[in-house]
Amino acid sequence: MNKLLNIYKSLLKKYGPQGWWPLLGYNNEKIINNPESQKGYHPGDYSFPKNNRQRFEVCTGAILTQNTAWSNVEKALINLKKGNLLNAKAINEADIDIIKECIRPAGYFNQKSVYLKELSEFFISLKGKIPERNDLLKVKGIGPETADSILLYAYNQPEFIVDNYTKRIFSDLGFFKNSAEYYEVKEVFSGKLPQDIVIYQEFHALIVVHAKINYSRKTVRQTHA
DNA sequence: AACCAGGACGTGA
DNA sequence: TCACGTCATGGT
Repeated sequence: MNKLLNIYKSLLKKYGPQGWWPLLGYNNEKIINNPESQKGYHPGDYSFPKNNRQRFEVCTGAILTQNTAWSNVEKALINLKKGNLLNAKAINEADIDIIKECIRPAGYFNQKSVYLKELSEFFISLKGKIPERNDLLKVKGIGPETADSILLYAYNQPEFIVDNYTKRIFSDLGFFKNSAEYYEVKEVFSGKLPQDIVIYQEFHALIVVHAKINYSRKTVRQTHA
């Protein structure tokens, strides 16, 4: 009866739990020297992040992955970690040119280096508290989707994430108009799904994974051509 | 060799 | 408010 929940269940059955958000060195700290060995996903384990350091890593990744392939973000995160820069205090104090060099593979490094500076200052000001969504949105570089990514994956708050894939797929399925804006789409999901962190986390990951496999822009154009 | 990726900001109308 | 240009690297 619940269409969205049924779609979620079939995606989960098809692809399995995705183990988002990936964290460097989750299984093996040697990931730093061997990026191909272990991508940091932790399927079925929802006990992350385990500490403030991993929380900040999620926030950093959320900014770096804006309009950017995760494979490129991973390179940037590894560079930061190698330079002992994958924590708020270090980024806050570091020369911005050093940060630019580390995150270069993730693209937009001039903008994102500023965003990471802003993020680290905000993160420090939190002093371990859970951020308010409105305060996150005041940070330059954090928009609606990034704010929800941070809240859902770094702080386990029940905020459904709406990305372009979500809009494309579910507007085609008739859940809302393709012109629907962020909060309209978000309300459809959070209104019809149980307020379950696991479902929110897995559903978003599953949508991305499913879309990457058979719902790319090319596929859409071919379908509509 | 174009095209796209787990968006957000700045600008002008 | 709204549509559009800009940002940048690495995969196909």
